[in-house]
Amino acid sequence: MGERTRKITIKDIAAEAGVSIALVSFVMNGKSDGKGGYRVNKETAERIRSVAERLNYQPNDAARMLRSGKTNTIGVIVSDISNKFFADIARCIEDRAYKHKYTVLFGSTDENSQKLENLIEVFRNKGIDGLIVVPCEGADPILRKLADENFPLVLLDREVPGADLSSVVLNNRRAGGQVTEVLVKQGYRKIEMISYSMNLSNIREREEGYRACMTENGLGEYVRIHHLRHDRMDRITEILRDARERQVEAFVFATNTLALQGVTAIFRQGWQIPRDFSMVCFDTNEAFDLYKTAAACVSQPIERFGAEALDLLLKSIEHRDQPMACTRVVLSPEIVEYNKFDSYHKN
Amino acid sequence: MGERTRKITIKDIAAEAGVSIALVSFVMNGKSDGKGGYRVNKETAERIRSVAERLNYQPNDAARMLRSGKTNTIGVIVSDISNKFFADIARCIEDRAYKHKYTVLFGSTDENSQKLENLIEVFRNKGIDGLIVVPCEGADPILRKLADENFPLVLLDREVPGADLSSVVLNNRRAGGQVTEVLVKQGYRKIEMISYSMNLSNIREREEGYRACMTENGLGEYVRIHHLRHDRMDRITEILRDARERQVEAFVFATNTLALQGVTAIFRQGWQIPRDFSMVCFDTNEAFDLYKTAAACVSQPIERFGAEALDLLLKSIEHRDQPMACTRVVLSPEIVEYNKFDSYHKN
DNA sequence: TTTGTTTGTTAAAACGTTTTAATTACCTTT
DNA sequence: AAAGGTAATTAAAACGTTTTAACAAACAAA
Repeated sequence: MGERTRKITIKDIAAEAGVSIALVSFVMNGKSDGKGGYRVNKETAERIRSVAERLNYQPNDAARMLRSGKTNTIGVIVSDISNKFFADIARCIEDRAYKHKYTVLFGSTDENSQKLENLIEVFRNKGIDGLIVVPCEGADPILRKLADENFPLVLLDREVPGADLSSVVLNNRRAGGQVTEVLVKQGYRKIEMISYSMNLSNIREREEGYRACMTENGLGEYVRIHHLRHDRMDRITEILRDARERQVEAFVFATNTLALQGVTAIFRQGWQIPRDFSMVCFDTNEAFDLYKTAAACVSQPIERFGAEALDLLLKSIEHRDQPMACTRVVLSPEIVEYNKFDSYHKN
Repeated sequence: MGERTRKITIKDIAAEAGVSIALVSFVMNGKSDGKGGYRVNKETAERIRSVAERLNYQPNDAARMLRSGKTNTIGVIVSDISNKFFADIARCIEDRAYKHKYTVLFGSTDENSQKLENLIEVFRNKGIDGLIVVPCEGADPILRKLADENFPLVLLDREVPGADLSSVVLNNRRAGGQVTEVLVKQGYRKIEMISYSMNLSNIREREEGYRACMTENGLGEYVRIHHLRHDRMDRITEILRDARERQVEAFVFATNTLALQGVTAIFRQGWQIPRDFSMVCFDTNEAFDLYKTAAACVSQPIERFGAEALDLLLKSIEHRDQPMACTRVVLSPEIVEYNKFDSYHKN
């Protein structure tokens, strides 16, 4: 036991097959046929392939990277990888990347641009070929610099306004409108929004959607958006208490985290849903799914987020030399209305 | 725009500081002082350091790896990274690893040993220094081989019985017993368990705990464990229906996923909790937290899982030459009893 | 025969580090 | 003055690839 068996290298194969290492390299990279431009005798190629197979040759990625600069690794930086929404997307990207023989490096910014910068530095030292980023506040200059270097980059979930960057986002404006509309249709009028004070494109657009829907339905006078700092979530109780006094009927929560905080606070006060408040929110979670707490949720197309982002990135990596075309993919939200069907809970 | 600026190498620094590259290497690796055994003039070292700082030198990991074999990268393979429990642990590991200047590669097996094998191969080609694994069924031979090579390895959440491998696990037997006991204390007698048919150490021990608790409380006659295949979760409805006919009073769910499936099925039948059934389970989730669905949950010390596993792995990497000592860390569960306090829901 | 083309192959450089062994310069001690 | 020791430095090899440029052999065209 404990024998550390030396790894098989290209040299071993060359020796075994009685050819030069160059030939082995050509064959192993599939450059022997077609576009590569190298010409290798068919039989020789076959022999090399079989020897490699037999010895279970595994290329040394470090050497390959050092020489060619290509690592077949990409980075994915989100706000918090333990957040279900991002974890699900990450999983999709990982699976899809794997099929393309890419490995994925994950990182979380915690909405902190300094962390983002550090992560990018670390990842770049690792030699990643490209990057998928959920930009946090203050990410603009960091990402712009990256783009200026022509570094393959795709934004996810949020955008950096004014910068010419590829991105995959939800139609947040529409989603915000549609989900608000569910409440309006149910007859609620005094509907307010609970949102983040962070300046993020997706949040801002969700607010826009809410506002537009309210105005279109003649409820402009009730429009009110509460902005919470994410490090002062406790303030939500205060807001809710005040809202109840003002006879607010329903809430639109700008994110799932916010909704969860809100509902927890509501329950702590001894209030019930929808007896005392009604609500809609973004994304689903086990609690809302199971108990139909929310009147409706915005369901985001997770797999498409992952797939589109990865495909965009790979394309961008492939064409690193060209002047870089920016594609903007806008996905459509789906509204899941829980109250449409009879709830199995008697509230 | 678009200027790809060449990366600063050790050579540039050497030239700028007027020294050899070896000296730069010594200094950059902190081998210039203390245990490294190299001697570098203090002033020279300082000069090199300042030049490196000024030029913003970033070492090329590929080169470093190729030469030294060390990558400062570890792999973490779980069953499903989008599962909240694993996502949380992953996050802890990532954060902690980052502080030690390690990067983490994540992968999911989906409880498939073939995938595990593939992932390990890919990760090893990337040159990871060590591996943290949540072993799936059939992982034994794969992991044993790894251990035979003296490859730094730490098992997480589950163990491989009979193999001398380091691991960090919950005291699942105790947890299973304690959580069952909550139901017993509340007066339930006909308590059954819903579990997986997969042969995993943690599951088996949870069952053991349940069984022991029942027997100790003179309820041995009621012991019954239902085994579900995870690709046939739909069978749970059938089991529940049958259980209701047999007047089963409460369930112990062996995992959170199982509990979620179970409760969903229960609600679909129009039954309520705890009116028709009571239940306890492992781990928490938003639904159970918010609505106190479960009478109690086993709360696992997520951060300690991550921290202990990483520390064990790093230690093991550090002492790769030594014959490898196996440490087994067994963490204590915490039982969260929801019904202890007045629920704010009138059930 | 010479010249040119195609096909198959290879030697050797390069990538940016780490690390060994050698070298220099400067002190001590005899 | 010679010998030995220590401190500071460096040249050069090695890691395993990819890729360029050169070469040889075989054949075709002149």
